[in-house]
Amino acid sequence: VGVGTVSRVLNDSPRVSTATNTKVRSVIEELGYRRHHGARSLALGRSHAVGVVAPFFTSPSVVERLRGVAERLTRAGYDLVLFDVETPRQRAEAFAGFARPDRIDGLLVVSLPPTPDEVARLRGLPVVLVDVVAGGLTSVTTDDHRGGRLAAEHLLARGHRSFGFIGDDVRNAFGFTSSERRREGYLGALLEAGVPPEDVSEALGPHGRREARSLADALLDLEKPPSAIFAASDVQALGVLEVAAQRGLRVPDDLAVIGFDDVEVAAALGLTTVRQPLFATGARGADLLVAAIEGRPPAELRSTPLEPLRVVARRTT
Amino acid sequence: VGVGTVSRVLNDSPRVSTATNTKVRSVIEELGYRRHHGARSLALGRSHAVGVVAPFFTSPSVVERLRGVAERLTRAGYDLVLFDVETPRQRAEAFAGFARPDRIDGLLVVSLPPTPDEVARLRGLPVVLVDVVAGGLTSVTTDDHRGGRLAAEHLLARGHRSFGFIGDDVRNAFGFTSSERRREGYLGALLEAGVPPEDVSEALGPHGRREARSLADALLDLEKPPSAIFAASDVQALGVLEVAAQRGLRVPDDLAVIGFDDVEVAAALGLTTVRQPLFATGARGADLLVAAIEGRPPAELRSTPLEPLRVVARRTT
DNA sequence: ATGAAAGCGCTAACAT
DNA sequence: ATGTTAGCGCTTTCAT
Repeated sequence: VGVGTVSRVLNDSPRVSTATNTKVRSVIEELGYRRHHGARSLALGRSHAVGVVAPFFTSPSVVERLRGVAERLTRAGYDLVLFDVETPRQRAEAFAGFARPDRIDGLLVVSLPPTPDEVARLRGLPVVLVDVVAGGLTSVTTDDHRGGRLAAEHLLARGHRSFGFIGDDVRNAFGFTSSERRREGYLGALLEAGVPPEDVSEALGPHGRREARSLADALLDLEKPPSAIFAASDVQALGVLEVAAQRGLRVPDDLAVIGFDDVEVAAALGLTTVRQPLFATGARGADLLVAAIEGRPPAELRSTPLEPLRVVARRTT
Repeated sequence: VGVGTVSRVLNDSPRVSTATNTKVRSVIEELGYRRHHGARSLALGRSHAVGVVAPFFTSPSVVERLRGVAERLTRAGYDLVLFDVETPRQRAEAFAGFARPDRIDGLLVVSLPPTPDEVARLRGLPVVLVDVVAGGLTSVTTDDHRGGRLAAEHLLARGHRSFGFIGDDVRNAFGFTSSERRREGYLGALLEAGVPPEDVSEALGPHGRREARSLADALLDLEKPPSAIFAASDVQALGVLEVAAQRGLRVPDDLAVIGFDDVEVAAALGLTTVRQPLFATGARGADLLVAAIEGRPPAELRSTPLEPLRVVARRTT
């Protein structure tokens, strides 16, 4: 019983007789033999692992995307090696030390744009970006600009006349970009609709619920506070809602609030929000990455459209 | 320039002259050489990776634990290979195919108790359980029983006379156990305090916010509905809150609600809850696992106590 | 202090 | 169809 034959059996090679096949398999079963994953990787030159870099602290939208990623990766037979980025430094470490072809077969990055330098260093490693675009890398994004417009149109239809926006600072430490695109769509639609610029205010800052509270306070302390606020994410909308409650503002009568993402808490709170496919973009990103790793054309994957953005109207507008 | 010497340099061996050391290092730098992770693992017989099995769908408490795990694992130089369990079948797959010594150096399991059979199969692989105990494996748990008591005492102190409990079914598909321990503590404290059994009701079912709504409905449809409900997790408490709002019940006047975990949404909603260390238990679990893998004594790690459970009183009680 | 060589467990090319 | 052998890139004896 030669080692080569055993390998062939394990790899379903056609060049093996049915007799020995069953024999080998039964012995394998009997001995409880399992082939060594690492040794196989070394011989094959592929690790069968995919690196995933994601900013966990922005949960729960990132988590929802991760679920999509995990599902597809598992199905395709790849290990998911997670790198959580909570600080700018970790972001850099992820690209410098973690994103190496000898450790992983491919890299999936959520929300964090690599610098041109980092993109260059990634050469040779299949990479897919989710929720962000950079350096010509493959990426999966939703139409954030349009999402912003949808929010504006919804608020306009509700009869609002003064508008606020709360989102991530353009030059934030992590390079988050979706907030900015949503802002542009929102403001663009408002202005096109004839809303005078002085009736549109905005407050930008670091991401987070607590941080959003300060931003909301700033907006509501304005001489002409907005009657409606669009927050670039549900997490931030949550902060706005807190401030409203704290100030005794009735929602939506005194202040309307619309968020973005439609994570579970939005449904629980009755928060009106722009729903985007979270799980699906993660899944799509993973599919594209696996296709790239295995040299398959991504065409078919692109053909199935992602669920379009839409406003889910609930009780806060 | 022999290959052995390079290896020694890379491993900071003392048996290498300062001259060649610097020389080799500079050449390495110049060539941008990186040693192959997988090959190293094969030679060393260790993968430098830790498997983490977790039920993601129970977010956000699991996610918070994962952040703690990720932080420590990264710091200790281990890759975190994630296996998301969303179905009972995936749970079994995780233990059968994923938890193998050739793929990972150790396994960390969150909330999911392995069966005795699975425990047996895990022999030889360092394993640490978080939020669950099983088969004599090392585990990190908080005192759920006491947490239940704390909830009861808090409600009692608020003057309540009829009590409800909402939690996971004892025989749930994943084997979650913390809910049951919380229930026991809660009921025990209530009965000890002289609350007649007929003033204590409970509804058990699958985990989840939507599922919790049905359970809450069941309790509130009772002939003698409770004036206070303890939910075994904040996610479930959220469902109770929804039902209360839907029925026009004022919280906390008509119905008081207390949850468990103190995840971010609890703070955002003003939900009274029993706070437990989430990040810290994940971190502790990771530390213990790394210690076990590296053959270090876990004693010192155990000595620093985890933050004790406590009720965070907010606006729902 | 350094070079040479064996071996980690596997796959794949080559023989038979 | 099956056995044999040469690597995959590293660490680690064993010589020198």
